[in-house]
Amino acid sequence: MTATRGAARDALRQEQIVQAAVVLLDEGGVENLSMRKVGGRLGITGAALYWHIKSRHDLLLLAVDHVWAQVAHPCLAGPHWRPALLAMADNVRALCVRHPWLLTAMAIQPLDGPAIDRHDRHLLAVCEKSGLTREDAEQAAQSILTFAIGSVLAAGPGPYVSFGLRSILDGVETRLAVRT
Amino acid sequence: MTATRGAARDALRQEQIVQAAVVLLDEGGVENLSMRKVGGRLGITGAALYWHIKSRHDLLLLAVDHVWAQVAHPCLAGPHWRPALLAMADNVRALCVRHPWLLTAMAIQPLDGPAIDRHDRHLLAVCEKSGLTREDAEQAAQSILTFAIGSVLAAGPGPYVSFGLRSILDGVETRLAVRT
DNA sequence: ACCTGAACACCGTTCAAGT
DNA sequence: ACCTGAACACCGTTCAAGT
Repeated sequence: MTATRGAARDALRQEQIVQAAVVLLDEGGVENLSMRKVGGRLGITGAALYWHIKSRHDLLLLAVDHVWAQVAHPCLAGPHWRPALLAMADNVRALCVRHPWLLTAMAIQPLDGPAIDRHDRHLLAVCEKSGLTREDAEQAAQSILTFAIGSVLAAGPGPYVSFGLRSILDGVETRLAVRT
Repeated sequence: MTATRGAARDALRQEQIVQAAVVLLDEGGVENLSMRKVGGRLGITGAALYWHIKSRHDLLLLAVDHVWAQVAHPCLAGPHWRPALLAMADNVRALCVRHPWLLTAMAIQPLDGPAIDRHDRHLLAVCEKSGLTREDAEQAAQSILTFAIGSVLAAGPGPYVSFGLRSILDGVETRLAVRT
């Protein structure tokens, strides 16, 4: 089947392009990402990229999902949901600090992509494991993600991170106490 | 004194420029802000702007502070700190929703400017009025701002906003209970 | 003091044309 | 299928020159 072989080759090429984009983004932020520079890193023209990728905007989204895939998912088996949630919040924070352009990209448009979906579902699963109802778990998961991302945007690390995060986790526990 | 009159005229011109920039930003986001377009709105060349403004990047920061000055500061006199904090968080949220490019600009570089400083100090004052120590008040203020901004970035409105925010305010109250 | 015009080194994107 | 080259309509910024 030359069709699938061709598609596979194209996917490979696309990943090379996305990797080159990530390098440029890490070096100089969103404004450093240009089609001609990405092409230059692969020995081709900037215009040639349009065979594999729809637009610069699309390439940026692909790069976001690519680095988001690197964030670790803590094991679901363990009995301690609270440290697991803290770890996930910290992993997101660390990712955003390592790739500051992530925030810029996320501010342009709401996040979307397979790796992000996977992470969202995992976070929700951990919240549900604590015993919360589905609705409460969704609110908790969103709150944790919101705070993790906001904490990178609004200011430096600082001790307030633990204050806000601890408060949210305490909120989860009071919610649990009410139900039982 | 022609010197001060000249400076005053220049400040006026600068405000016109910033206002034109805000219009363009509201219309089409950060990528719609170009020197030539701003100049066009005022009947001058794009290059002419450089007499009044240092760079496009600087103009963006000026625009951020300009809209930030519009957020209302709830009265400090009232006895209820909790609704005051909720109101401030909501005002910030509303501002970021009204000017979506604010998030993009804020993600590029940490906020700075007189209007933002004024807002930060007011938020801190409300937190201190609750009876928290200076250090705890700073953590609470940062947490509230973080959550307000993050909630716009991470997702739509949704009920989780009240969940996270309520948890943080509950955290303030438990902190107060411990001290007394 | 304040602005123009031209210039420089860039952009994203399209598209015919090559192989 | 995959890429080049040229082209188009844009950019930010500088700077001499005008008034």
